[in-house]
Amino acid sequence: MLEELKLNYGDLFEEALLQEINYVGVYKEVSQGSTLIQVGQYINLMPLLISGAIKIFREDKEGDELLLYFLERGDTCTMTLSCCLGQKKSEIKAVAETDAKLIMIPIQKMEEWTSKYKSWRNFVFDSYHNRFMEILDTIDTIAFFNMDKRLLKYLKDKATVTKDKTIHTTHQEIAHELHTSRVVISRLLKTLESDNIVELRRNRIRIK
Amino acid sequence: MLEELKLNYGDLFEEALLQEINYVGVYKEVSQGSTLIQVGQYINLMPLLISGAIKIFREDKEGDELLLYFLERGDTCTMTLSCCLGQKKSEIKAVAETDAKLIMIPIQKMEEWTSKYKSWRNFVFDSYHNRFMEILDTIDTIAFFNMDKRLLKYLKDKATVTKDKTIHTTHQEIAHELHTSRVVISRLLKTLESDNIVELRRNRIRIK
DNA sequence: TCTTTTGAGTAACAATTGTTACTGCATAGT
DNA sequence: ACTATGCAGTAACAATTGTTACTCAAAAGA
Repeated sequence: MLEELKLNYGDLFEEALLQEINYVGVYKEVSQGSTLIQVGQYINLMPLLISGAIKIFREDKEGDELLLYFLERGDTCTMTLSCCLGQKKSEIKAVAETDAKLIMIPIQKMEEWTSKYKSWRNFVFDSYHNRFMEILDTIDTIAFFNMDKRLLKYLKDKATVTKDKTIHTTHQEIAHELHTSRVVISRLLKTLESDNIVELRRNRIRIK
Repeated sequence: MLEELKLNYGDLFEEALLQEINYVGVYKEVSQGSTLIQVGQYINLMPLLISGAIKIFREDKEGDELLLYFLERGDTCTMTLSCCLGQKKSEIKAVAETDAKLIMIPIQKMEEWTSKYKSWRNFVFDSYHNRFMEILDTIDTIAFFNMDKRLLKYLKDKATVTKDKTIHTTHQEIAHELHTSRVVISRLLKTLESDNIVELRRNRIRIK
């Protein structure tokens, strides 16, 4: 685990902290599609992402969903941070977008490291900042873009995090993640296809 | 200033920290409508809100706006926090919704206090958490509600922060803050009036 | 292979939101 | 009092998004 840790967080954390993470952290692999955090759940482990991608959703009582953003290598889940510290319930849902490797850290260490390591403090604050920026970007997209542009952004983001220009998913799932209906997505995808921007197959969308 | 400080932050911060804030903080009064932070601006002072309300906007290059949330007594601006620490530009605009009193703190102290005072650390993390919750709430509203409900929520929120059931503003301004057009707001307000939920006068909306 | 299930294409229509254009009225300024 | 300005009401229409219903084809299961 130490090598993976150094590879991904080596220039972020000081040596002593890396050793501590290596000592208390638990290595974990999750497979694509598995749910890491549910809305309403209490959290006592904080994840450091080593590889793969995690998607973060907002979900309301009626089961309506909305994709907020993706986490990638070197990221951590800010919601987890603030949940940990405040002993609050999660307000978001986290699902593995791809197979992923994580290091899980007990929340007790968080507080301790925050006063002990400057690099940890910076990491936590940077994470908050980055997540804040991501969520502002999401708000921009929802508030200022129409569905056609939102869809295109979604496809591009997805291609980026999966490192694959071909997206393997259904129209229904896209509709759910963008909180609209399947028919709307099919319609807009058809337009994108006739504009020669994508290529459509069953369960597959290729971005040109 | 010390009394105001103790009144609003007394049970949050330890005595020594209160003294430090009192020593380095600058008391400031701003009047309704004045802009505190512009998009793209660098920030070197962090505000603690003593009284009044501040509204926080997202703004894009075309001048499109969107109200994100209000800050009230006991709040601080998280964007400022992360800007300060990262020496980054502001991504939001802050405008005084009412006359307000603030204590401005030089950013150099932030880092120092974060390692020195547990209460400060908790305050900062709580602020991040609260702002995160607010912005998630905003996302819910934009993503899951139609304009009629968004408008109603806007009116209620505004009534809450100004402590006045009568809202003094124009349809044009509401439209701008919700990122829609004046005609749409006028239309929806008329519906709310005929449903006996509000009472309309020029420059004035009373919630029943 | 045959059947069932699931994904996608499409049309037709409804609802919501955006746009333009025009009106009258209240208020501020002279 | 008179005028200019800005605010609000309204109609008519366009564009976008949501909904229902149906069809066909691909994949999965038996």
